[in-house]
Amino acid sequence: MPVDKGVTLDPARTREQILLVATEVLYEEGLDGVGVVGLCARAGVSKETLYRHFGSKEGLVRATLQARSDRVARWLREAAAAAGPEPADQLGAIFDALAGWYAEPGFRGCAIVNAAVQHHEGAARETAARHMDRHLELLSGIAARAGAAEPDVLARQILVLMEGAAVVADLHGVAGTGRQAREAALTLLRASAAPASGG
Amino acid sequence: MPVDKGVTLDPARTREQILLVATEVLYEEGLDGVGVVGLCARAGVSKETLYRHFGSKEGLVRATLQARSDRVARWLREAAAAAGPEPADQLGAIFDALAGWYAEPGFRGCAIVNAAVQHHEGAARETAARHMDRHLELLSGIAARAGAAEPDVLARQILVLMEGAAVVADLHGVAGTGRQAREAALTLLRASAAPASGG
DNA sequence: AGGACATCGAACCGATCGGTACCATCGAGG
DNA sequence: CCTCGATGGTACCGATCGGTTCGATGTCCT
Repeated sequence: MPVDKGVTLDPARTREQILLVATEVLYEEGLDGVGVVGLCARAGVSKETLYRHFGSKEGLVRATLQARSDRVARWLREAAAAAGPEPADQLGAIFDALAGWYAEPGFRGCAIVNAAVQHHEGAARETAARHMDRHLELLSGIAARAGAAEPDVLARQILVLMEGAAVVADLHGVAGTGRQAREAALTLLRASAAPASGG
Repeated sequence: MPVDKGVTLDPARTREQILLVATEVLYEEGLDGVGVVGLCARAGVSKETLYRHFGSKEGLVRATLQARSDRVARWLREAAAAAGPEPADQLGAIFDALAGWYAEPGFRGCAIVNAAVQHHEGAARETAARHMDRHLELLSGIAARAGAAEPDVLARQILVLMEGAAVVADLHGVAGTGRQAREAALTLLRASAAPASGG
């Protein structure tokens, strides 16, 4: 039956539902691991509805990645802000949040990086680059407030730790990865303020 | 024509040729970015030949990943060995080698990690985990010789830097990534020998 | 009341997928 | 010389892919 009796017709809500399901399924199964038919089935909508809202599978992928980037960036920003004024505390809070994410059942690495790796061409790589820019903005602020000699360099090193930790936690077991990355980040932060010690 | 005139029939060499081409093409285009027909065309063989040698596309993927893991592990081991007896020099040499790789045209991140991310199920993830085990073996030896309090923890932190650097160099631009990761690794190495410096 | 909009379900499209079968043709080894 | 294994080329298979279209049916807004 085309439209169930009693349902409230709400295009915006339909769109959100598709986006919600697609975010989950595309992450679990991979961009090429599920077809449009499967997506529609999981979302409980018809193909025509999906295409009316997103134009193409690529458009849907783009929308999910953009939404996820926004969500993750806000999440880390708030985690840092909630940790008080100390740069080291903020950095620790970021990696605590990440470590909690790694330990979640169903963690499969960073969805945005995964998407970019799966589709070499297309919007995913652009989204991933901008996503890392956002991380760098947050991290270089912390690095600068910590008195790092080169805040941008330190931020980039910590970004490497963040992305690497996600990969290692996903593919080599989560045990300790988040905590170890956290300690490494804090070590780099300390060393940046007081450079040459030995050697 | 079934068999070109003048070619020397050599199954082992045919297999090597397929493996060589597949290693390159699967890395460039992604596991799902090229079909068996395309692989055969690039390798200059027929489908029957490919299937006789590898049984399935999955079997070909497995063979390419295994060969690549062997090659990379040997490459890094030799880079470290060629750097002399000093642990810090060996670690620096590893990251120098990696930095050179990142800068190569056509660098697209670690092929083994990429494969594991693209196919959540299957042999790729197992191969990736064993690949990281090999890295850890090399790194923890260096860490132990450097006098690290916890060599395995330090090795894992450096592994995180290695994997993260590949991701960042691939998706966020290669400029400086290798060098920054190298400095971060050396900083961690120094800090591990002389832990508490500031609070 | 009535028209615009939203939706489902299904049929349909051409293309491509991984994989198999068959055959003509060649080199290699007895 | 003559068989046998390796190979290229081609056709073929069923399944699935992303995407389009159409009609029936319902809600929503005027």
